[in-house]
Amino acid sequence: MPTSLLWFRRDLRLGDHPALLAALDDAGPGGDVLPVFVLDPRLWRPAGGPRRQFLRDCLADLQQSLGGALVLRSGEPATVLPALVREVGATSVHVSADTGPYGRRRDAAVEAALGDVPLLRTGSPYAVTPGRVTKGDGTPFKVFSPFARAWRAHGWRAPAPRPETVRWLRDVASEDLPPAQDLGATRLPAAGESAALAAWDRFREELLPGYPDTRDRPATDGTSRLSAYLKYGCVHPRTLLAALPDDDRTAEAVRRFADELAWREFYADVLWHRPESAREPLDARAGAIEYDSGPGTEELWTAWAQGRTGYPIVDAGMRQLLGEAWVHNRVRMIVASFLVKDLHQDWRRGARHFLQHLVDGDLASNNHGWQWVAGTGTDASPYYRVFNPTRQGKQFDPDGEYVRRWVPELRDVPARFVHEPWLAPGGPPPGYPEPVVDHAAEQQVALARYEQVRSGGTATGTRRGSRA
DNA sequence: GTTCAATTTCA
DNA sequence: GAAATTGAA
Repeated sequence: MPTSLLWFRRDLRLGDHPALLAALDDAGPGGDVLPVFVLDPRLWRPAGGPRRQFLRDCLADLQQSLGGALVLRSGEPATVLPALVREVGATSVHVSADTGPYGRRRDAAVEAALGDVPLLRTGSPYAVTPGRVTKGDGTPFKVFSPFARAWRAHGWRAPAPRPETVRWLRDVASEDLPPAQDLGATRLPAAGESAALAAWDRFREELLPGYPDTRDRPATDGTSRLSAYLKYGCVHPRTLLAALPDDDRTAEAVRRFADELAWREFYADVLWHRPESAREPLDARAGAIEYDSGPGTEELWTAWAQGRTGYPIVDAGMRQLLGEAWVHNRVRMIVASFLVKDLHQDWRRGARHFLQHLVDGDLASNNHGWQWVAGTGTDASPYYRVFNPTRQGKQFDPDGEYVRRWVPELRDVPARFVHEPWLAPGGPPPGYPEPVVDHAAEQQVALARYEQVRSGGTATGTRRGSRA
């Protein structure tokens, strides 16, 4: 009786799961499928509490969907999987392709360690597998808009049907779920496939029509909040694209939402072509910009990380990160810009911090988003793009509702001062700091340093403004 | 809404 | 040669 092994990774669902169908097909009518998840210390350790907890909850949900058949094993996949294959006499191992740098190396090692038992990759976490969309000459896109056009033109398959019945191989020894994480007051969304589909239905029916207007409003619940589900594959983006409405009324909203999925696919494509870009600047010349490291740097980092910079929208965002393990994307750009362009600190440290605290932390989207802000990435005009935290606050949180929610010290500050409380009569309210730096001055420093690397000159001591 | 500003990408 | 480009002022 043939047994095929289905190794779950970033595809913790049963619907629209091509690798599951391939495993079923491979096992044949009388065969069994053994579902397994390997707790890889290389991924578990750096994930951070929120993602560990969310993954744990996703595994618990999957375990329930599988009626208890899911086998958990911890250790090095290249050791654990061949052992499990021998244990149950499996004839194949099925996966959804992982296109990230670590996943590619790991899967190659597993493939080698499996010997004659094939590792079969079917599908990926993307509507269009990274590397498939290229320019006419076969080279990868470096700019989002042309990529998105080609991505749409390429199109994607219809969702894979959810299998009606699966003969899961049972009674194989499994470890317990990983330990629950102590997250303090941080609240996470419900995990798993059914929670993902419920969130998607609610977004599509209630929020999507207003998406063009509300998507950039951090005080409003106007985004899909599907990022953590997409990260762990509780839902496939193709499922979302296939369920988008097709009518004139929502056409613009649909386009904007599909664009957000396209950004995710674009960054995965960039990472596929340039695996080193997860850690190193895509643009080496811009990456040579001078970052601060001397006295005072750590104090400014801490002020940023704890949400005590004196810039309300920045502080609200950093406190939302600690409070919800999620931050509105508009605010992610603002706080990232502040760390890089106002505090002149290395984007890589900010990206690492995000990955440790975000429940949706995804290497490609997170690190390339940071590179976009830092001017080392795929932004077509990065040189004069410095976010003004006051201006952004006024534009996207005009009533100060968002900053008041996360920074209670600002609750009684009048709306006209809520994004610049240092201008209020008597200064900032009790317990809220003066700005740690002067934005206008630091913007000039950032532009001057950019000018140095742009012209190929050596970075020689452009000092930070005098407020620090 | 217009201008800024300029290198790189794309067709 | 046109386009890019989630900004600032």
